[in-house]
Amino acid sequence: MSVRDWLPTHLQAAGIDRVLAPGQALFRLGDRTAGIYEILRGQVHMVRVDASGREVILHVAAAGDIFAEAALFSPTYHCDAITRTGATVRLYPKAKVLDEFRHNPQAAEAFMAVLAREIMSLRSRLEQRNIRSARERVAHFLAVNVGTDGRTVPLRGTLKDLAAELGLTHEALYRALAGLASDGEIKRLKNKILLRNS
Amino acid sequence: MSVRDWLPTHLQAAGIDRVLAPGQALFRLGDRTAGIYEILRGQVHMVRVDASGREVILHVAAAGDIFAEAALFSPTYHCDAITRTGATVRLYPKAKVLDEFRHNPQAAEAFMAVLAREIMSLRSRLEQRNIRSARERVAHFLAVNVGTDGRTVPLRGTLKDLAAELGLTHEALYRALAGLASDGEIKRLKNKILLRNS
DNA sequence: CGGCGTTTTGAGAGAGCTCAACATCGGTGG
DNA sequence: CCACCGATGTTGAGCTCTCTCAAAACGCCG
Repeated sequence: MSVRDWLPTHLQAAGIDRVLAPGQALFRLGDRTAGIYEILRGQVHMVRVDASGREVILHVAAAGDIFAEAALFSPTYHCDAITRTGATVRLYPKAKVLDEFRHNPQAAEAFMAVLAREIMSLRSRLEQRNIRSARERVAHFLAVNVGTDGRTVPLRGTLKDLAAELGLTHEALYRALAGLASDGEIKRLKNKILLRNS
Repeated sequence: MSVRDWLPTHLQAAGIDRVLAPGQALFRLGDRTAGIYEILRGQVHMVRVDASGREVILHVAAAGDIFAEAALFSPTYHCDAITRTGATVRLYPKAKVLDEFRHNPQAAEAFMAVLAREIMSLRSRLEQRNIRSARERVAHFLAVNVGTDGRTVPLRGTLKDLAAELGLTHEALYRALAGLASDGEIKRLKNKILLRNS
């Protein structure tokens, strides 16, 4: 779900791009909130530093993601946002976004819908992590992400990316896929997986 | 964050209670959406049945939770909601809620804030699950849930409940806590944990 | 006191992680 | 066209850590 699908056009135009060098902070805990961000390139880590000085990762946002939504409803940020890889982000200023929502109920509703869907997706991924077995976890992913035809699961990135999303090492994912395939439960094609359990 | 904290009073009054027997379905995939639900008692499982007939758990909502938020923005439900234990739920009718949001931007904003905070919390819990080590995972939980004083972590339910939330067996959690305590990193008190890393 | 659920500790096994080696694919440049 | 290179994909072997099963101590409440 891209910003282009739900954010009103003139708000999209209000986006302010910013290029971050590796290691640079986008914002720090306690900073006044500027708005919500879209990542165009790279990764941004949301981290909090605990009492003993260690970094606690709250979230890693990647290209295409929206993050810091809660900043709209808080005067200050509650964590640091740092990029290790370097990144390009686009800021949608808080005042303009909130003003739009206040005067355009349709826009507000569209945003609520995006948030609600994100929650659904996150809850499902969290439930997935309750499954220990690599094979069963992969099966859960396939069942949840199957297309409307009930048989094909599109694969977006690399298998290594998928392994990270599933919370598995890439080796474990390869073995699980190989096992499912050799048992005839799936068929692997380029950029998609075909379910064979009828 | 209870419904009482953000839902307008007259909408709270519009809530319709419903008692579900064990095994009873609240709604099924494809049903017309009625609204959002609050759980007063028991648990409700959101499940999807895959092509081979197995149930795929998408989420387990417990007492106090709000669920099916996305129903507000969809004509039909996208999964089944079933209770195994029996449950009491309260329905806030879709039409009334949406109508309120359209005419009361403050209410809409409050709902967006609730959704945004839920997303933050879910992302953080998901990141937590990326940590393999029981001890480190517990440390992550403590760091994220530390109070404003930076030293005490309140414990809501039993340790068994906490173990489930952390995705650990209760034995693993006990051992991790015992290890942290014996190393002087934490001090265990009744219903709270004191961090000692200065 | 007796019963039940939580908390705690012990021992063993299994599954995924780690480390390692190799194959494969796509792009680059000579 | 082919050699090279890096990243992805794949398979193997051993190890560690959590899970599982088991048993006992503890606290709470009727």
